[in-house]
Amino acid sequence: MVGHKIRNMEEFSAICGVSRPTVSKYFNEPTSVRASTRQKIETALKKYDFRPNLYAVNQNRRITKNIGIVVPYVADPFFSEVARKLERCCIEAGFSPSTFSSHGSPDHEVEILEILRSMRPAGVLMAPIGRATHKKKLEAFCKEIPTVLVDSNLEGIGATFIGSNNFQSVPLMVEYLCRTGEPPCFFEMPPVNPNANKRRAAYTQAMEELGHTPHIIRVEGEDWEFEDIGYKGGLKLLGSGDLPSRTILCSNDRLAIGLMAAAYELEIKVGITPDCTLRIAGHDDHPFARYTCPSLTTISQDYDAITERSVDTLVDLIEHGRTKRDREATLYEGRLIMRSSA
Amino acid sequence: MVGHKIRNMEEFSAICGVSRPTVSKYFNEPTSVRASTRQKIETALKKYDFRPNLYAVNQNRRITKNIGIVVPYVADPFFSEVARKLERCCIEAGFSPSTFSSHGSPDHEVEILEILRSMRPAGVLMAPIGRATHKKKLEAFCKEIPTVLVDSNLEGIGATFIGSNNFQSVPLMVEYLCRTGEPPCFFEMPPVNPNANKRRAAYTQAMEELGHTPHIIRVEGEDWEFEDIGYKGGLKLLGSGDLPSRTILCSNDRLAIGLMAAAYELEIKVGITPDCTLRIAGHDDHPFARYTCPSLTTISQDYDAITERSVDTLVDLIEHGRTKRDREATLYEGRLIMRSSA
DNA sequence: ATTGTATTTTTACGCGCGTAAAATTATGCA
DNA sequence: TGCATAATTTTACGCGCGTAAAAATACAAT
Repeated sequence: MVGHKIRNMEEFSAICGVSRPTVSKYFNEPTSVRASTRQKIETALKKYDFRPNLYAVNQNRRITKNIGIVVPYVADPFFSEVARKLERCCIEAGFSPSTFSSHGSPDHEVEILEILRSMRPAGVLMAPIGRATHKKKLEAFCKEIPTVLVDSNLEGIGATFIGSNNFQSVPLMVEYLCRTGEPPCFFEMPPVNPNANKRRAAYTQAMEELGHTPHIIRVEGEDWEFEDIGYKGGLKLLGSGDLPSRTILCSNDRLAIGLMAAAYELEIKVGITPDCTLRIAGHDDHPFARYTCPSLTTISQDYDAITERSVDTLVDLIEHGRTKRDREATLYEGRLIMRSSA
Repeated sequence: MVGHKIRNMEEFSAICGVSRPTVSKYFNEPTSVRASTRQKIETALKKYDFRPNLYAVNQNRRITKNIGIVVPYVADPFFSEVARKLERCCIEAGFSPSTFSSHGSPDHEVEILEILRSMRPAGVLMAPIGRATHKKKLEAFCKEIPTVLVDSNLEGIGATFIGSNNFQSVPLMVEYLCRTGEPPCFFEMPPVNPNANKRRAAYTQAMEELGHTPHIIRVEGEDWEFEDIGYKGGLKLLGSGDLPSRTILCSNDRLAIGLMAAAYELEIKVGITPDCTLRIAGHDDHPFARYTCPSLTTISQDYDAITERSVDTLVDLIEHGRTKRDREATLYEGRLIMRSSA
């Protein structure tokens, strides 16, 4: 790392003693140049640390090596975890990820699509906001750039979808709750995305199959402040006295966290020990679910499988064009995580 | 939005009926072209939605309009919130933010610096990992690219630093806790960054000034899994019986969340009501601090002031060169948030 | 109408690199 | 050693745009 700054590849190639296009080849694929040539370049590289100009590279390549990652709300630890894993997979596959958060705003989501378009990414991994997503614009975007939808499925949009099988995970939880106590009612998040509706439907179906009457509790609220929605809805529900069941299944963990805060404030003891009068279960295995009081019984989504498969599928799409199984969603099963709350 | 796709600015300018450089001027500053010319361009823009090639633009501009944002751990809601606010401020200032998370890994942090270098950003907003940060490399980076440090100060590195004044916020909490009950002991996070040490020092100083003996409890753990560290350390501490005080001040909220989970498991009731035997306080006003059981008394950092000032300072640095007040840190005061835990 | 000045537009060039095609060098085999 | 063929390197060109300098135009004052 000595000597003066290298201005460009021309200058660097002169130092190496090879032609510029050869250096260019090296940076695209080091093994594509002769071993002796590679040696020269790498020796010079140790001494001068040169990196090709990112913009010049991307301007001239047919397609860039960028992958866009979009999550609906990065302040939600579930999605920050998903984003982190997606990023790592992209890097391992030799791509440069750029992560964006829609911050729960459909307008901002559209802006991100515009930014992405100007980035000309090789492909995009998209966890859409859901119901409020501007579907026309997303659809147009997906026609232009290979896009894999993650977590939240929008029928017919994107090359394919990869997520969790709510119709497996929710019944798993329902069965467990029914087996170990009073059949649950369902505390439902605002239907911001298709998962909300699928989980409700899965709950209803599972309850009926077990011969129980389903009870849905719909909470008010429009945005992504699920803890707040769960908390306020919980205060109202638990305070009213007309609770259909002493077991509550929440459609996600963040809602459950809010609900538990409400129960605590109303001095209702939550858990499975004999002194408890309420059981609460969640869905997603939120990173903090382990640290709620009591710790939250929930469903763990298969983060690793989902993220790895998403990237694999997208890379396949990028490198070999249309995937064989067009728009055939891949769904992974959830695992029951038994803790103390239910 | 009709007609065929526009390939480049040349083609677009032909449609507008003006020369390409004029269109270029327009995109850099719409008001810099004659009103009648602007009209022509904007009419065409409505019809054909053309956007200049991002890479060609950035290759040729003296400096780009990009701002890099680096946070140590985006899965930490505190930082995802900071990142979100920083992003918004950058956009408002007319720049394009790119956000990266070091994921708690110093090596990854260095990789991000490399990526940033190749992005040639106009400036960088950096919340470093802290103690483990590769300081030599960061220092070299800051010499090359205008960089403002945020949240965690590394003496002498970067153009300036903007964060919270721990020597105001911690004494504020200590004073409150002493006034309303038993003087607190200090449950300390692993010293991953300078804030950890400053908060400890501020605690000791405040206790001594009030005539109390400080008690530091150092918890084991190296990484950013603060909840886990707080939980495990809490189980050990609370189980041992030799607690120096029934009031515990944690050096951050995530640690407090873990500690509260441990207390709950050991059936120790936390809070300020008469039936409680332990008080716990945090620091940062973590987005979920409102929803712990009981809700967490803590210090709220002035997110808005910190993020706005950071971006203002950086933009000033970018546009007018060296700032007047070189390396003079700007510290904002914290607010006491009284809830139920202490 | 004429001239001078300020503003806007156009001409002309180069940024740093990818890449096809041409030229060169290395390798295998008789 | 000589020749065919494969592998590698070099030549030559263009990508889409920013920008300085030159040319053209608008505008104001005589």
